[in-house]
Formats: sequence, C-alpha cells, structure tokens
Amino acid sequence: MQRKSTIYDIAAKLNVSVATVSRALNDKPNISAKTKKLVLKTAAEMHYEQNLLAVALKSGRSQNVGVIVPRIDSYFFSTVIKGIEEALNPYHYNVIICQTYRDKNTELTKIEALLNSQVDAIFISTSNDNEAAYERVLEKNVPLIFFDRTTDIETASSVTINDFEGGYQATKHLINSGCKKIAHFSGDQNIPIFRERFLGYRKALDDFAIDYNENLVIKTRSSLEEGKNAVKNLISQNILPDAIFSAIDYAALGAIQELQEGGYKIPEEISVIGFSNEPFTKFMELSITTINQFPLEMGKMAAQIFLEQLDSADAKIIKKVVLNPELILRKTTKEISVIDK
Amino acid sequence: MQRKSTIYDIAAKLNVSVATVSRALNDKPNISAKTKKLVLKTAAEMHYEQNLLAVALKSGRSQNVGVIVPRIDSYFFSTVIKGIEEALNPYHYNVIICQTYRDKNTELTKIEALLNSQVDAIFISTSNDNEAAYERVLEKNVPLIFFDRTTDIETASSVTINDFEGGYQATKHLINSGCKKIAHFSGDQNIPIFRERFLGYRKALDDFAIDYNENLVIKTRSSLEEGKNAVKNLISQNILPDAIFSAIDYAALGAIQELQEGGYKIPEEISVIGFSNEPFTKFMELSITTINQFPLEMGKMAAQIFLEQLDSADAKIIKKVVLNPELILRKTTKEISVIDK
DNA sequence: CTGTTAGCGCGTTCAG
DNA sequence: CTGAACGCGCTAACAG
Repeated sequence: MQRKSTIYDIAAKLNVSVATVSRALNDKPNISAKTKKLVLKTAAEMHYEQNLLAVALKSGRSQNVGVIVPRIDSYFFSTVIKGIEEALNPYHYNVIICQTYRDKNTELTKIEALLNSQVDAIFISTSNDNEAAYERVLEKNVPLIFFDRTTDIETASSVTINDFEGGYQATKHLINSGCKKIAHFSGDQNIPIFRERFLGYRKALDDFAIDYNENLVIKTRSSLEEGKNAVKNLISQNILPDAIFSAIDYAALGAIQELQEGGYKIPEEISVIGFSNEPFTKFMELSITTINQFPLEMGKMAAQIFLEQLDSADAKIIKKVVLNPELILRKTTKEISVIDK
Repeated sequence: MQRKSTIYDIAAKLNVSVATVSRALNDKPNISAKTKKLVLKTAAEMHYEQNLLAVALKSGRSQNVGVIVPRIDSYFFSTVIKGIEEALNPYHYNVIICQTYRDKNTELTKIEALLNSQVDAIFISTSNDNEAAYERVLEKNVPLIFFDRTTDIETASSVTINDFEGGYQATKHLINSGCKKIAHFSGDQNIPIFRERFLGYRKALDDFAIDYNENLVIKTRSSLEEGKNAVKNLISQNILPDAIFSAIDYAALGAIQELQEGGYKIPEEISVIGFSNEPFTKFMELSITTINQFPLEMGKMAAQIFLEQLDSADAKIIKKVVLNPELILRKTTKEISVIDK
C-alpha cells in the first residue's frame, strides 16, 4: 500500500518549509501566489490529504460530536439524529452515536468514552439522572445539550416538547368531540415526560369540569401488549370509557386492536389518541390520531444551540427551548362537536 | 474551568517521568508495584483522563469507524447501524454516521471526510458506484465493507441478502397458495437488488410453468402512492391479477389500501406480499406478508468481518457474505394449498 | 514572503 | 526498574 503523504513529504519535494506548505493548504496570508499555486498543485499530485487527527490534537477541537440515545432503531430517535446530522453537516462535524438501552451505567460509560474522544459537544436523551457525570462534562467546558428528556441542571441547554400541553390538547380534543369518560394510559410516572402528559390530562379534565377517576388511569409501558391488557383491565372492571388518551402510540395501537376484537366501533363508541406520531399511526387502515413531537426540528434546534454556543466564545449561553406539540387528527377520534373555547 | 490534566501534570506532581506514568496507566511491565500503585492513585485524584486523540495520532488508529447510508430515519438502516454499534461496542469503537440521500457527490464527500478523520473502517450501503473512491479507500488500507447493496469490486468485503432468493420465495409462496396471475411491483431495475428480486420472480414463474406477462410488471418507487397508482393502472387495463408481489413494502401497503377501497377481498381475491418487513407491516389490522432482510444480523456480520480483518494483520481476507432472506407469513396471503415441492 | 521551532498529549525506543 | 528524547502530523509564534 502507499503510505499517506504528509506536509513534510510535499515540503521536501519542493524544498520549502512545512510552514509554507501549511499556509498554502490552509489559504493563509503571507505567501506568494506563485508558491501557493505550486504547493497546491503538487499536493494534489501526491494525493495529499489532511490528517484531521493531527489538526484536532493541535487545535483541541475534534470536529466530532456525540449523540447518546436509548436506542437508535426507533423512529423518534433516528429522526432527531437525522436533524442533528443535517444541521451540523455544513460545519463539517461528524456525529458519533451511542446507545444506552436506558441503562444508567452504560450511559455513564458512554459519556466518559465521548469525553476521552474529545468530542466538541454531547447531545443526550436521558432518563437516568447521571447528574455527577453531566456536571463533569460541563466542567470540562464541553457543551451538553439535552433533548427529549432533560434534568434539573441549570447550566445545560435543552430542547424538549411541552408534554403537559400535549396531554392537555389531546384530552381537550376528546372532550370537545363529545367524550365524557376518558381513560389515560400513562407511562412510568417517575419519568418526567410521562408525568407531564398525565398532568396535562388532569388539567383538561379540571378545566372542563370532568371528575377525575383514578381507576381510569392505567400505567402501561411502550408495547402493544400493554395496551391490550389495559383495555382488558377496563373491561373486566366494567368501566369501559368512551375515550382513551394513551401517552404511548404502541399502547394506543394495542388498545385499538383489542377494542376491535371486542367488536367496539372506533371512534363512534370509543375514541383513541396516541402520542409520538410513530410512522405506523399514519399507515393503519384506521389511522391513529396522535401528537407530533417534531423530532426533526428538535434535532436541528439542538444543533443550532450548540453552534450558537460556539460563536459566543466563552460567554456560554444556556437555552431551554420548549417546542409546542401538535395534535394530528386522524380516524380514531370524532369530529369536534363543541365550539372550541 | 479546570484544565484537563495530562500525564505531564501527574509526572510533575510525583517527580517521576512521563514514561513511568504511561507505563503505570497502561499496565505495562518494567515498573515496580509500588510506584504503579502511587501513579494510579494520584491519577484518579487528579481526575486524569486519557486523550484518545493523542493516542490515535500516535498509534495511527482512531478507534472510529464510519457508516454511510442513504438516510438514517429508516427502520432498515437504523437497525443495521444498531447491529454494527452493538458488535463493535465491546471493542471500544465509536461509530460515525453519514447520510447521503442517495446523492453521488455527497457520498463522495462523506468518504473523503471519513478518510481525513482517519477512521479505521468504512461501512457503506451505496447505490452510486463511486468506484474510484472505493479504490482509494482500499489503497489506503482502510477496510471497506459493503452492506445491503454492493459493487463489483473484488477486493472489498460485503454482506448482502440473497434478493433473488427473496423474490423467488415470495413468488413461489403465492403460486403454492393457488395464485396463477401474479403481478410484480418492481423498484428501479437499474439497481441490482431490485433487479435480483425481479429475476427471482421470473425464475419462480418459469419453474412452475406460469407464463410471464410483462404487463403485470410495474415499476414503482418506495412510496404508498406508487403502490396505489400501480393498482389503478392494472384495473384500468382490466388485467387485475390474483396476487401481487411488491419488491417494496410501502408500495404493497398502497396496493392493499387501493384494493380495499375498491372492495376487493384480501387475500381471498387478491394476495399481496411485500419486501423488507418494515415495522408497520406487522402492526396493520391486516398484517402484511413480507420478506425479512435481517438488518440487525447484517450489521453484526459486517462488524464481524471488520474485526476479523483486524486480527489477520495485513493478510486481508475478503468475505462476501450472502444472508438468506426469510418469508414471514401474515394475513395478506392465503394458506398453502399445494404440497410444497 | 519564508523558515525554524515549539508544542498538542501520548507511547516507545534506547540508555542507564 | 526508571528517565530522556523522539515522533505521530499539524499549526502558529517568532525570526529573518
């Protein structure tokens, strides 16, 4: 194989110094047009390519950023990553992806690994509260940007959606379309985003003077099965509602399937709203009403914050961006029958 | 902020040389247990962390690999990447992702960028034939592993699925379940994988003595709309078949929706098979029969090949792995009515 | 306008 | 067992 050529090789060949070569290659001043042209020409001939590793070591900037997510094979996360990649691409950043599977220790390991790799920023969707590690990242002055889920750290930027508002909008729509007994399939209430969706649900009930019934709130994890079980649960208790707001699309799908098997008409007898706008919600014969979390925009926004922090030198600006979710009306809910207040 | 501590800092503090520190940190021989312990202790106290950039520059290995895909927000690609990440994780490699949007020039740019970043390997799913660039990668002795789609380059490894076999299996199943007039929604026939699927379809027809009718082959791109249009096309020509083998899941879905709107019974009147096992195919009320391409395994296998090449030092071994696809039977096809030959 | 040289942080000969 | 010194490839400060 042919060894990679360096600026020394081309300097030797031309009998000039490496500084001159560097100047020519990097379009720096203080060099005659003639020698510059010559350097550029022979560099091309020798198939010279800059070793970014050396540049990184010298400059202290690796032009790599790390993105930490639970998993990458999910529409939401891969789309956020897409957004980050697209926004950072013009600035020649590479994005390194890390999966944690929601494991606290794995998350910790990945953060350390990225730090060791000298990434210029870390984007993270966490549910693990590795506060100490986040502080360490910040201490080293590498920008830390939370997305989707965030923590209480004041000094880190974040991009999230207003989950409370999402829960509120979903519930309000069900009420406005005539539903009066609304169940909620909640995620793990220890996780802030699910807590917020639940609180939005509560608030909407309050605002429209509908009594809260805790028996109608069922904790479900992100799976089709849990949605089915939740419906079975309601049926067995003989408290089937006229609407379900599921904080998780997959659980909404399970609920719909279970209801259809039971012969219930959707949305006439029971309306269903999911959350996240997973691709399948659009493709169903009975497409599912759900909440758009704008993952692409979320990724781009997060990248944008990082870029702004770069510009502002050391006066690091913290931004807490909260995106507004969007209710996407489809076939599992009825038309609005009440004037929107 | 506190500056990152280096081996010089800890050497100074202990009044030893950096060589000693390095030896202690890297568990090398020729060092007394006592000083080693001391170094390790103070390194921890000073929150020392290895700068992988320096290690990389020194060793010539960055511990980064690049993965180039058309887009990352697709189930297939994100799952392949997941497989690569999981397989390489234990060996402390980071994976850098690049998107090309199938643009030839973007692909070229990304390859160069990865090379400049000194990645230890490049994994790529291409449809662009940047042969010259691939050769350059190989010349620099960085392993190049194609997955999903490959080229004719002899000296690069690849992991693909047997698309011909996939097309054959799908068509054969339709025939065995009693279908006699089978349409094919093909992708772009200039792309090898689609060409192969088509050829598998042809071969199955031949093997079972069914006449080939080119009017039943319709070129569709990867979208729901194109599947709908293809069905409309067949109906308008009055040559509606009793089965459709679509080389693309999305087109299969479009076909199903159009057929259902037209009041046709699936699979009784018309069977449909897709290709790729996109997540939505499983979730539909009428779940879609399709072909599993084993993306996770594909990623892991590709990573495995890279690891093997590392072990074998310079005697680089080329591997061309072809995975066998799997027919996943669901509700859009009928039971087998004929003994499988 | 050009060349010399000193690091960036680390691993690794080679002496001792 | 330990230390001095070099080099990975590049940029930048300083001299000329």
